[in-house]
Amino acid sequence: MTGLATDVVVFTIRDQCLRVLLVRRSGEPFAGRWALPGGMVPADEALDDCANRMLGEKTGVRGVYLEQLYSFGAPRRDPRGRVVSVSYYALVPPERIAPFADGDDQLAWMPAGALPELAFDHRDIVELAHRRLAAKLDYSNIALQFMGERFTLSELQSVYETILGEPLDKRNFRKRVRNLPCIEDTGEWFRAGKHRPARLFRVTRSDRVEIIK
Amino acid sequence: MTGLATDVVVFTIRDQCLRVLLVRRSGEPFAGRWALPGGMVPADEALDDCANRMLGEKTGVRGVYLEQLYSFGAPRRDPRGRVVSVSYYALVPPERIAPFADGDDQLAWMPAGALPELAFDHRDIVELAHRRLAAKLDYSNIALQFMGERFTLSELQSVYETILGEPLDKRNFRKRVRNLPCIEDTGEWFRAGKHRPARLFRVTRSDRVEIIK
DNA sequence: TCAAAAGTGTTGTGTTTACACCCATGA
DNA sequence: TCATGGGTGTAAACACAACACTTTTGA
Repeated sequence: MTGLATDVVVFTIRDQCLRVLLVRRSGEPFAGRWALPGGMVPADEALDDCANRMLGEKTGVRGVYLEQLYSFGAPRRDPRGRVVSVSYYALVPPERIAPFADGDDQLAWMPAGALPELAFDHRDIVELAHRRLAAKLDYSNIALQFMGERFTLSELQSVYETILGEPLDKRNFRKRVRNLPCIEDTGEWFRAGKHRPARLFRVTRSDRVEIIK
Repeated sequence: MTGLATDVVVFTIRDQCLRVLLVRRSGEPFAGRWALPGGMVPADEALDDCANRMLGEKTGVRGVYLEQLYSFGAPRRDPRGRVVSVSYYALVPPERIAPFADGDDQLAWMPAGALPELAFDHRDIVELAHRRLAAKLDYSNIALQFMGERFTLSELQSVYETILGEPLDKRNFRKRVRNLPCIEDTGEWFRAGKHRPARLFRVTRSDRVEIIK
């Protein structure tokens, strides 16, 4: 008989940096190492529900974008015995993240591009999730999942650039994105710093992820 | 503790029809119903290896394209208890399929578009696999996995049309496909019927699936 | 000579890229 | 008035879609 777990790559963006939520392991194996939030799937829980629950327990967040990624099942990936991990990835707008309890050094949001050594095969899982996310930027509106209630186009562009790791042309970006039916101008302005205010946009109706083009 | 299975959607194309390999179940549950080839994953076997083995046992074929599809884990998907299925799909050129033993009515290649009622949630699995395959036609050279040693462009076009379920423009199709670096003209001709012979092409070097465009 | 499938180019339309300057604001 | 990021349009290159006739063969 084999064990079944889910592990969740929870992404957010902060300081122009794509970050992944990590949990420090207290027990063996890999005690003290950083790992993805996850755990065994109870016999009566659906996989999606389990992943959602893991996410909620660590972040306090519910209802964000969550998608199954891949199942990892190398026989020795867990030194204790056979455990298959059904991995997921989730996208959380930074506003929705509760600050950690003071002095909690068991949880951290680490840059996806500069992770410490992780437990199990969790680095592979993060890399796969990052590639999937980057690929989806091209043909879906998935990036909107990182945006809060209202946002400026520069903020949105910064999200794209952060995930893709490359700069985009401002005019072309705005042309593309302003034609999306799923975002609309609120008519409001965002003032910040000593420069011209920026228009605020919002995601219309369904903030569902859709294939575009 | 939960059970772990793999199920494989084995596709081929025959008679201008996308077909799926089905196995008639002998035991409960769903005795007598058609189901995908699959079974429990032994504790010491990698998921990919297991899927490959299932494929080999039913078709005698090895080394064909095989990709993990999705993991299905609804708690009641198997009436006996919790069984998570890690599903795969495979593509087999029709030439490589051994004919079934005479009178074997336990195996069948059924049209993907007209399946009988299947055991478990296998219909969902087939539908997802079909959608994934159709999507990949657009941005990869995956269709070449159905082709034999040598093939004509008309045959290749027919594969596309069969999977997509719609006709394609002959000239545009040939323009696109002849520019692919992964296929080359053999210089040979294929004569069939009372009409002009067709050029034979082959897949060059790596017959690996690649993202194009 | 006929039927059947193989083969072949051009034109228009829309999409994508490259690119540089003015605007509104607060200090 | 200066520094800062916000905001805007156009032209060239390219990709994609539509479209019809000629060629080779075997019967």
